[in-house]
Parts: sequence; structure tokens; C-alpha cells
Amino acid sequence: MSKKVLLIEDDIPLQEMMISFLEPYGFEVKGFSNPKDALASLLERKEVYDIVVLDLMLPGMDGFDVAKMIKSRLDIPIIISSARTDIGNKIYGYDLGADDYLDKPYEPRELVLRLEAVLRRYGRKNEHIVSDFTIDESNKSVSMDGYPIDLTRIEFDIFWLLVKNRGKNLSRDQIIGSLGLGDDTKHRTIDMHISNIRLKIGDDAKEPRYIKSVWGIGYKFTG
Amino acid sequence: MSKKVLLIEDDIPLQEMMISFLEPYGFEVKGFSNPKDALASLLERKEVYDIVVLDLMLPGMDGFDVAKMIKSRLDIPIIISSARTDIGNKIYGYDLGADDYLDKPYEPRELVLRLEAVLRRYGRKNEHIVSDFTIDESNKSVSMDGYPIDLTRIEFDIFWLLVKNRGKNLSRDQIIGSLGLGDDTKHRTIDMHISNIRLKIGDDAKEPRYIKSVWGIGYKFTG
DNA sequence: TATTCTCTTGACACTTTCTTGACATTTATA
DNA sequence: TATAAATGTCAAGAAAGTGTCAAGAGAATA
Repeated sequence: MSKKVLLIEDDIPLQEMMISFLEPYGFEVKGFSNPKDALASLLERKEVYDIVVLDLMLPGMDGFDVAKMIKSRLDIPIIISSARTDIGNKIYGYDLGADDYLDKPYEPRELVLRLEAVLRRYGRKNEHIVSDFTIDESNKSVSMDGYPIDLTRIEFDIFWLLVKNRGKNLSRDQIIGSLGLGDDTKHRTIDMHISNIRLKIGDDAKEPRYIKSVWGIGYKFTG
Repeated sequence: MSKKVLLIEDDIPLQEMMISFLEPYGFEVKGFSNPKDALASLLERKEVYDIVVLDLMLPGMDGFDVAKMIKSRLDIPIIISSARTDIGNKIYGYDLGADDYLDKPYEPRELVLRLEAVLRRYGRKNEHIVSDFTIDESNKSVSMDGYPIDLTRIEFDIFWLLVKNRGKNLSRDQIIGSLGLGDDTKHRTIDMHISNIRLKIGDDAKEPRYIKSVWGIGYKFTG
């Protein structure tokens, strides 16, 4: 079964080269030189892709933002490639959820290996059990004591962010930043999501067992 | 500055492979196939490591116990790797404070990324131990002899400012300036905060053990 | 396209924290 | 020792943060 790759790369000759290189290996590749068009195709579900290969140096838009935007909306693996080899980028790429990172220039053959490895890894379910919750990262689903909890996408993202950082205070701005929401998002929006999450997991704002408000700071998960 | 990794892995070929893979990335790796020797090296401070990579399947000792033992004695990040992908392990690993979890088999490349990510996260964990206090800068939380002290935001800021400058007199105006309070803030405000902090940490204004008033000047922390 | 589900935000009530004047007490010094 | 200046703390009001409702904007889905 061939895998569908979304390739975002503004260097057209390179893009064409990669496409013809990957095809014999059973990848169906669609290339975009413009991130806007790529995002449109991806997020509007015009086509369904299995994996994204993203060049960081893009015209008109920072590759970081592109990755963040994709990850916040879709559960799809991303391999980032870049000529900026400094470590800061590497880490950042990883933190925002990129699944692998490839320094340019790279052997086409290496990309094939990475694609296969990441896809293989992604196929495995990533389930975490923390406190009373079972959290499936790839499904964005949560259950509590075995019973499914129906969280919306943003609720899930906030909940998972808190759980990942359990015991640590996260400010509303940190949450907004991590989720890639607009910088002008109001703090009340986060409060509201927290309120809704608490409702769904049966947490009482006054005596919270799971999500504690830290006055003047933000929220924290206490398993 | 290269980071020192303690690798506990009983599969010797794999261990050697990992070591030679990691070195080009700037990690100095010391491998142990036997947890006893590893613990000796680690806990007796024969060498100072930055991070531990621990395989769960070990001869003679359960990897869980190893991790627990390390965590109870040292504040050092641990990445657990294991072929036992069952969920129970994941939880446990997560719960006992492992900082990341890697299913075997994994790409060596992935370990590099995890190492970098965990180390960076750990570096940010700004915990300072001064006198009887443990102060977590990013959480704005303080504990005293292990018991949490509930300081408000401004109280924390003042306390932390004093601690950072311990032994040094800070005038009320310096404090007001450092905290970014309004220039017209009254001195009594600072006095009041100091009074409340003293109350919370059990300090007596007449015979202060921690926060001394310096007559005509201001306050100073004396650890 | 119509319908339903999500997200965002202002509004209002409520809670917690911050600030300040007041007054008692302490300290420096003439 | 008397006096002025500084400090400790109370208590009350001001200010700032939080919880949640409800309405409308925005997305997803049938």
C-alpha cells in the first residue's frame, strides 16, 4: 500500500528530484513550493496524506509556524529538513512535535529510510497512562478509569499539555503559545477550556483533584 | 560543552553501537552492562553525569528499581528504553519519574533527539536549594525543609530577590524597582509583604533567622 | 446548504491578593 | 533621656485574578 507524502520544498529542481527518487520506493509524493497551497491541500482535506516533509526555509512563512499549524490541527508525522543546522533549530523542531529532523544536504536514500522509520513508529500507538487517565496521543482520545472522556481537540491539547508537564505551573500564555493559538487569544478563553475540561473529568474548581489553578500564575496538573 | 551520558544496556553490541553513534553528536558516553557497576559509578560520584539512559531488561536487577534508586538519590534525568512495550511499563516508567520513554527498537537518531530535548527541558527546570529552602523559579514555588510554603506572586518575587542577593542589603526602593512595581509604591507595602513572608516561613521579626531588617537601609536574607 | 458542534469573548459574581493609613513599638542620636 | 525617624502589623478598601454563563462567530459534517 503506497504512502502519500506531502513535500513542501521551494527549491523546484530539488523537489522534482525528490519526487522521482521517492516514487520507485512506493511513495506517492505531491510537491508544493508554496506553504499556503500545501496547507490548503492538507488542512482542507482535499487529499489525505500519511506524512509531511517540510523544508524550513520557505518563502513568505516560517517553517516553524507551518509545522505548528499542521500539528495543532492534524495528527500526522512531520519530517523537517533544513540547511540551518544549528542545534537550536533542531531542538525547536523537536519540541513543536516534528518527528524527525534532516540536515541539508542529505542523501535521497536517507530520506527514504527516515520516511519508513517514522511511518513505522507512527503506526504504533502511543498510549500513556497517567493518574486515572489513559491518553492516546495519536488518537487524541482520553479515558478515565476506563470510561471514555469526550474532549474536543483544543481541550485535548490543553489537557495533554498539562499532563505532560504535571506538577508544573503553566501560564495561560504558555498554553496559548504551545498550542499555536493566536498571540492575541484572551486568557478567558483558556479559563473557559479549563472549566469545560474540569466539567468533563468531574473536577471541582474549588477542590480540584487534577487541574489546580495557581493564583496569578496559571494552571497545573496534579496526578 | 559535551554532555555526559550514563548508558545502562546489557546488550553489548547494541551498547557499543549506541556509543559510537552518540559521540559525533557531542555526547560523552559511558556504558555499563551491569546495573551494579553503573550505580556505583553514579551514586558514589566517581563521575558526574548529565543524564542516564536505562534499559529495563537488566540482569540481576529490575530496571524499575534502578530508576527509583537513582531518582531518590540524585536529581538527574532518566530516559528509559525497553522492548516491553506493554502499557503497564509505560505508566510505571512515567510515574516513577522517568523523563522520557523509548520503545525498542528505536532509531539511534531518535535517541539523540530525545537526549537533546530532555536535557534542554531539564536545564530549564530552575530549582535552587538555598539554606532550608528549595526554590523553583519557573513554578514560583518554595518549600522549606521539604514542606511547601504558599507564597503569593509578589511575596515569591520579593523572597527570591532577597535570596538571590543573600547577605546583601536591599532597600525598599530597590525591591520596588526590581519587581517593576509603580514608582510611587509606598514603603509600607514592602514592609507588609516582608511581614507576611516572615509569618509564612516562621521567621520572627525580632529575632529573624532568615530575613533581617537593616535599620535605615532595608532588608537582607541571611541563609 | 442546513445543522450541529466548537471556540472565543464580554459580562458579572466572587475570591484572593495588594496597598495603604493608622498606631504601637523600636532604634538612632542629640 | 527626649526626640525624630524607621519598622511591625492590623484592618479595610482597592485592585486584580478566576469561574462560568450565554451569545455569537467559526468549523465540521450530514
